[in-house]
Amino acid sequence: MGRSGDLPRGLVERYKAGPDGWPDDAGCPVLHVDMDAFYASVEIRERPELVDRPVVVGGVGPRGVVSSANYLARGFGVRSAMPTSHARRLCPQAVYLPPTFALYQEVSAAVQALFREITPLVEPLSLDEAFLDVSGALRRLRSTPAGIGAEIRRRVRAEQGLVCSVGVGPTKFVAKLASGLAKPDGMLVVPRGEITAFLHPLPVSALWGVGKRTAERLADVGLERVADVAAAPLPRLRRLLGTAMAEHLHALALGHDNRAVVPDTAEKSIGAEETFEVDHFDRDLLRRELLRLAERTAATLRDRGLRGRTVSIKVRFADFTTISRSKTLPVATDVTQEIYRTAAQLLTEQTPPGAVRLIGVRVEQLGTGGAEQLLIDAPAQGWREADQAADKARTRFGAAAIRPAALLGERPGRVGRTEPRPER
DNA sequence: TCTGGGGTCCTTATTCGT
DNA sequence: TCTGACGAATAAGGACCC
Repeated sequence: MGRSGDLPRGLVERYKAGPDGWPDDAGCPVLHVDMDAFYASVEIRERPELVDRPVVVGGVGPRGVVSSANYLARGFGVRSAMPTSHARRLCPQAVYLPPTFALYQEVSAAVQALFREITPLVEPLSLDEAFLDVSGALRRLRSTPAGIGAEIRRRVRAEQGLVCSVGVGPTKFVAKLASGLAKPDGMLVVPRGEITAFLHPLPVSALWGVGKRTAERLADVGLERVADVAAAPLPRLRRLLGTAMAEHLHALALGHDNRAVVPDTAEKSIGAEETFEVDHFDRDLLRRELLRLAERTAATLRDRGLRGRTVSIKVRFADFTTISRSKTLPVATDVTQEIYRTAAQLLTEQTPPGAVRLIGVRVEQLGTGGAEQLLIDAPAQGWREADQAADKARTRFGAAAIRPAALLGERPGRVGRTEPRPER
């Protein structure tokens, strides 16, 4: 979705609290809570000496990109997804930090636990944002959606020392847009009766699913605002964008969005990928990297009690063209060796030669492993037991304790390597 | 400016069985 | 026996989101 920076700020005032309190939130059961500059804010919380400095979190290598920047850094034009090299030119005085995901996961879990004290209907979208359906909590808490939103903001600040913004609306889509426009450190309430008045002046990039390409296509035929998409005949949109996209965007533009807030959605794929600091031709090196990535992917699968049937690899060449190759196995697996063997075969037999900048492994068609598979799958059982023993050792002695012999040599340089955190 | 890593969803083409 | 229609599964690529 388009960044909130390009949305008309003047529209925002009427959805903020005025002298008479918040706008009418009677038909607004959905809250979208979004942490402000989450990774950067967590890092600053850990190191108070950074409070008055521009802080940028992201890949610190030559090919890294920005994941998060605090508002001081944004003042210099630094934005997320921007190459770190570009950010360094815009703001050389900023502190540049590699991400520490384990820490963000911890903080995220604490914030989500706070949400669940309010309602069990919490749908996390990522580490730093979530939808809440508070319709069932209003009576118990003797409050209103806006009241709950304000209370969440107060508690997140008091208990976690972090700032978040909240959107309150009749649908998920409206609530999400509202939180984006409320930033930083704000809250917006969009009444049910004002959905289209709120949506229609916005640029098409505000629609969920419209990125750079789709915005260009729409602009080519003169559709620039949400109102234009709402007014466009559906058959015309279908020809332009395909059936699913057209119907989805048209519905959103008209304010129709009946998607429920759904906690606990199952994962569909798990994978790992890495961009090298320099491009590599050497197939042996690429295979060793595949083994490392297969190891990580399989460990995640086992950690979550999942197995998958389809193994795919992704290869990005120096010119940024990206291919994927996949193979579906007869039986779902969580075994490192099986995933690696399949991935290596796809690389060897189906990938053209060339300079490679990124390689990745992913496992799809996930399910929880059933008992019947153990019978068909006896040879894999030995490998699985070896994996489980290695998982245990890693849990006790750290990730470096156990690794396949093939990985004991030099590691190729990679982007965004996480350095050890200094002792506190 | 030169493009990360984790994912989701959609479209199109091909293959296979009935 | 040959042919075609059709649906499901598989495979590849692309856009998008945070």
